[in-house]
Amino acid sequence: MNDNRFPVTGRFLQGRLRHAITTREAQLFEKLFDPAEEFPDGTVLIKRGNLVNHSTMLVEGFAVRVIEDDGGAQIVSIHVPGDFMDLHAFPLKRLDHNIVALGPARVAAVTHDKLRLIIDQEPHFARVLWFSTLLDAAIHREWIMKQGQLRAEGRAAHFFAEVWERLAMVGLAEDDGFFAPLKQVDIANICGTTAIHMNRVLRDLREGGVADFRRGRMRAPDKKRLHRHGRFKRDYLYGEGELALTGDLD
Amino acid sequence: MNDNRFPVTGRFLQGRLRHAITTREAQLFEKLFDPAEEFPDGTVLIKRGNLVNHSTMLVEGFAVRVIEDDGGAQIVSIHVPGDFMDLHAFPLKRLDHNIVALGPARVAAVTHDKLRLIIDQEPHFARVLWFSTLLDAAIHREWIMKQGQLRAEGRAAHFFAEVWERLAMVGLAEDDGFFAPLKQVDIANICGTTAIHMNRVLRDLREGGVADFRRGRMRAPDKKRLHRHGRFKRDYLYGEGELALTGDLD
DNA sequence: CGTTCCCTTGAGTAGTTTCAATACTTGTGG
DNA sequence: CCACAAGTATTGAAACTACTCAAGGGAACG
Repeated sequence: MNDNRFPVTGRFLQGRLRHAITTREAQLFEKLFDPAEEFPDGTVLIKRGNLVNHSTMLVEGFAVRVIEDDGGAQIVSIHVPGDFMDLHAFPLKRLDHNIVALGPARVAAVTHDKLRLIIDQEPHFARVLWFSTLLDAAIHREWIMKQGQLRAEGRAAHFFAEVWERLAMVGLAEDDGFFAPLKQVDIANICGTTAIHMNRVLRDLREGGVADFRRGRMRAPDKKRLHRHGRFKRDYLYGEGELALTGDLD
Repeated sequence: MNDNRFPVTGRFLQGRLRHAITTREAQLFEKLFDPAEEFPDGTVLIKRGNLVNHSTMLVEGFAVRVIEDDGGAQIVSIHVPGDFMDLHAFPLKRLDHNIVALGPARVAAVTHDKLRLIIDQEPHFARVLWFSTLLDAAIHREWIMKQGQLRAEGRAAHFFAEVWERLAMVGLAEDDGFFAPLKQVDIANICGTTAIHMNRVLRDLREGGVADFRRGRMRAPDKKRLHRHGRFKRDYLYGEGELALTGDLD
């Protein structure tokens, strides 16, 4: 699915919906999108509370969802290429959070008018899109689990394991790790600790031979060990394993 | 909407979808459900990983979603009457978590076959249901925010504020608080701390005049103060405020 | 009226934050 | 090519928050 017939939606189809979509649906879908545009690091792609009439596919790069608060900003999720980042704006109309580019990001928009067409005419594909927004919710739940059950070290390991796995699902992982334009502050924020503490935690992970994170590059010599450290089991990503989609969504 | 024409779905329609639904849609919807059944405390209503062909409305009582893990169980969300608890099982087919009755709970089931009928024939109502599952995701995000930004005392305050507000949306709150069959252990789990620490935190909240929680009954003399303590702003519940649905979903 | 479940308290330890200061990296202009 | 600035990463020490182990108290139920 990731050939040049699907420059915008290729990774989305590859990563999340391998077995669930027909070629006809995929072609209809690809045609809906405007050409991709590039935005620099830190661009607020979607602003909380704004009435939106389109949704955006992350084609290249990374983005985070951020809830602003008196006490600062909290990253509540991260997006990798192939994520239909704010599809949930289609039913919700206004988002409860900002979406911010993490490093330079290429995104492609589709208007809700066009989405409505395919959704009303292709009930099966509509279900696929719904599924995709619920996968985000499943990831949210896992993050809540991670925050409740693990301490800083485990949280960082879990986060690395998740991003690595999600990048692998869209063909962007390396054998021994991955790159993402994350700073220690970001990881600290995501794990609910301070940057200073995260710095020490990352040192421990490095010295313990679990994960070596340095300026955006994460390398882990032993994936199983990383998973054990973060109690990571990939099932909740619905890609493979116990919860995987088998055959058709209907 | 909460009259006796809608014994099963009344609170769902009242709480989450006030302005978004026609009477005709509501009547169609109500008719799909089997009669409600009661289950005792602790019943696992939906089991992780099982292929499910129905979804359930929480008519009376409470329930929690729980992710089991080597290290124990983590509550990742709570449900109040009127929550279409596992509607997300319709697109997902298998859930990544258990749903467990918290106290005695009355629930009504609807098969996915029947749901598919109304969804394929009533695109507007389909959107309403989609919306409803995304509201859960918004609540998940707020929980992630709460875990990342607040310490135990704020987390407890935020949790109380949220449950109070959600109960108010379905007409089940009291003027100065609410009742839910929660134990201190549950609140501790939800807030990601130990029961012992939560016990001390609850004492502090009580002595500080913020919230008096005792055996399932939460009373707060000053709602604003509780909200400030938990940095709670109800917008993310999409009921009223900045993000509220205005008029039609389309 | 005792049993069970739930809540409460104390003391010691581990994990995390805060404040303050120091290095390293990267990009820019001289 | 070097100097400088800005951003990012690192370290130390003290204070605080939360956890663990261990024991005692209170309410509710049969």
